[in-house]
Amino acid sequence: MTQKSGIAAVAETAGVSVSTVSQVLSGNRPVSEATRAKVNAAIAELGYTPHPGARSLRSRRTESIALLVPDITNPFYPLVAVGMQDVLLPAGYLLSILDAGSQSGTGRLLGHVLERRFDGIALHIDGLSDADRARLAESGTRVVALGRDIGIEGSDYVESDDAGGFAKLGEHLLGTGRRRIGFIGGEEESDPSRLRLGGLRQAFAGAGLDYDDASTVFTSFTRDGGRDGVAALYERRTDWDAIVCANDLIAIGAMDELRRRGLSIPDDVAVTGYDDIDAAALVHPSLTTVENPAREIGRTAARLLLTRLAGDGDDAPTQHITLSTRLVVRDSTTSPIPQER
Amino acid sequence: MTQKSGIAAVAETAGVSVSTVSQVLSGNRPVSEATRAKVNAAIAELGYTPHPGARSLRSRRTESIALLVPDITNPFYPLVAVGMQDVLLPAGYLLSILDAGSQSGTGRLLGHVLERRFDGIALHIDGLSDADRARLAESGTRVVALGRDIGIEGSDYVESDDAGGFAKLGEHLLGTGRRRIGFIGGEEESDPSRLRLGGLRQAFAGAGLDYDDASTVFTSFTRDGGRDGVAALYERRTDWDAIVCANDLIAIGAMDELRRRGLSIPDDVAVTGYDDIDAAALVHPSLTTVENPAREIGRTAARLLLTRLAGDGDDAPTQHITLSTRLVVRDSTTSPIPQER
DNA sequence: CTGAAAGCGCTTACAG
DNA sequence: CTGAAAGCGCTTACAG
Repeated sequence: MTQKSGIAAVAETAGVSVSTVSQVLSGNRPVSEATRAKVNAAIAELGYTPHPGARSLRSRRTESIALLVPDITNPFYPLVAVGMQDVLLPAGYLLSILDAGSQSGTGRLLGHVLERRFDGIALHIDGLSDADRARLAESGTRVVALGRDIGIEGSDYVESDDAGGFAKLGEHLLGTGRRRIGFIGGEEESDPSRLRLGGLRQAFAGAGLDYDDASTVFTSFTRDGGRDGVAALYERRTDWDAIVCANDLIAIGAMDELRRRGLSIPDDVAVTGYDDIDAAALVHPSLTTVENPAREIGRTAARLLLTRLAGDGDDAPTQHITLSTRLVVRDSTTSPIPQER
Repeated sequence: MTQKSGIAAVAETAGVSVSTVSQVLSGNRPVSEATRAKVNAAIAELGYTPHPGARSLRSRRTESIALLVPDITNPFYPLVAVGMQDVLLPAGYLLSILDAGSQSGTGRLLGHVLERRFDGIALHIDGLSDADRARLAESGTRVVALGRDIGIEGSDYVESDDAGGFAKLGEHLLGTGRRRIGFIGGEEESDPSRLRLGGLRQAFAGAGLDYDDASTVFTSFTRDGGRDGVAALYERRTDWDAIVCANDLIAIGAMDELRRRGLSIPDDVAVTGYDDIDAAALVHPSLTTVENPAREIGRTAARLLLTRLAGDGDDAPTQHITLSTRLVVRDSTTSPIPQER
């Protein structure tokens, strides 16, 4: 008995050929019951685990999927991850979550991610330069985009109806008599920021009102961003009666800063968020927001990826799935009549 | 020009041997400036990316590390992940976060994780059976344990001073006159639950008081767990004046349920958490808790792993690093005199 | 139903 | 400083 390892060792102790071991492992061709039993016994005896490197070297598959997120501490993304796992684990894929640390970090991490040859990758394409996008396309890695079309042949995308959600928020605020409405976006170059602002504009237009561009500031999709955004808005004017924020984290930061300035919510200023993370119901006053179906986004993205991975892929037309959103009215907007401080 | 791919294609267009290309890539032996330039030009021209499977097949290394967490939607873990990335990315390692979905899921996911042959793996060992632990040890994968010794030769561990933190919480509550103190743990078999309860006991002992075992219930480390825990405690008696929860999520759920029962916090009952997640400062009343230095735990774990990976490993004695914790007093405990409801 | 053999894309002694 | 060759552990035609 020589010092073989891996599949060769299994073959030797089972008294069969290496190919046969491989076949019982993969199930790619019929193996007699007796042989299968011998092989499985040998596998158990030796505690054999296939080497994924060797396997992927031949099969060109890694059976693993990456989710590349701009900020894993934003509670939206863990939910997307959980949704993807719901679908991927039963299908035999391992999901790796990779944190870029910031929107602009996504491009920086992309090279590392492509090197690893994941079978598929889900990502928010904001923060990707055109060059990054081209690299992704060339890599041949299956991509599913979260939030917007990435413009690669055969790459599907899932989004929630951001514009519709912000239109509902806008209608709600206008309906309660608010008129001096400011908007705090995330990164200016980001599509969610634009789409969400677009929804708000749409609400204004629907009510026959003009939206003033000077009511918009851009920061980042973080709590700090919300603080900065309020500061920037109040440099422009001080009579805001509502602040619409591009996500809940921004809204929570905005509330911090408004309170620090001695303003009362919602009496002086209403505040709204987006995503409906757990914290939205926990802050005081509780935050009016829009439910962004994060887990369902994850599930859908995973299913799209699996479908492409199973078929031969590029032939099918690009799929674009939009998930609807739901307005969640809470205390941060519900007092329609401004009172004195 | 034949249809070579990978390193062979690079070698061909650069006019050098395959080994030379490998050497400029790895830097494992000196290469002349001129040769290096030719090779790099060819790499750029072909858009060559090394195949990680082939590489790991020979080198026995994957340059990737896994963080296996019981629940990625618990905001504690994303922070640990960020801390690990702080250290790993500059060192050339990719961190994959893997979500077990629950404490008991950790064992189930372990097999998948070991198969992938990560160079190192960081995990909370709660939820691991002895068999799982044995599998880990046999796999030869570098392990760093979060929270407690895993009992594998050469495996280090990082913990925060849970017992100390709960002793401080206990002293704080006893110091404000609370005496009927209930404890809601997470999973009963989990070490954090036991350690944290131990800290509370220690505070009682320090004050010359007895802690009643009937004051303890175990649920799970989730918001739902907190709701269930309160229900269980109030089946036993109804005159609690403080509820100590094993983490912030439990505490938030406990507050939900106390409020539903018409109890006022902290006037009727004080509530405390552990971790100091963002939500702790956002709930109303804000939650007295203990800061658990999640990001620093991640950084430390990553450093321990890298040190083992760099050296030849097992010779060095097991390292055990304890990070101190800090009491954060907020509104959920600050009204010492019980009032009527 | 089973086996022998080629080859996936690298790294690493070995030789010069 | 550079190259030819073996081999890491698998999968997959090819043959029987």
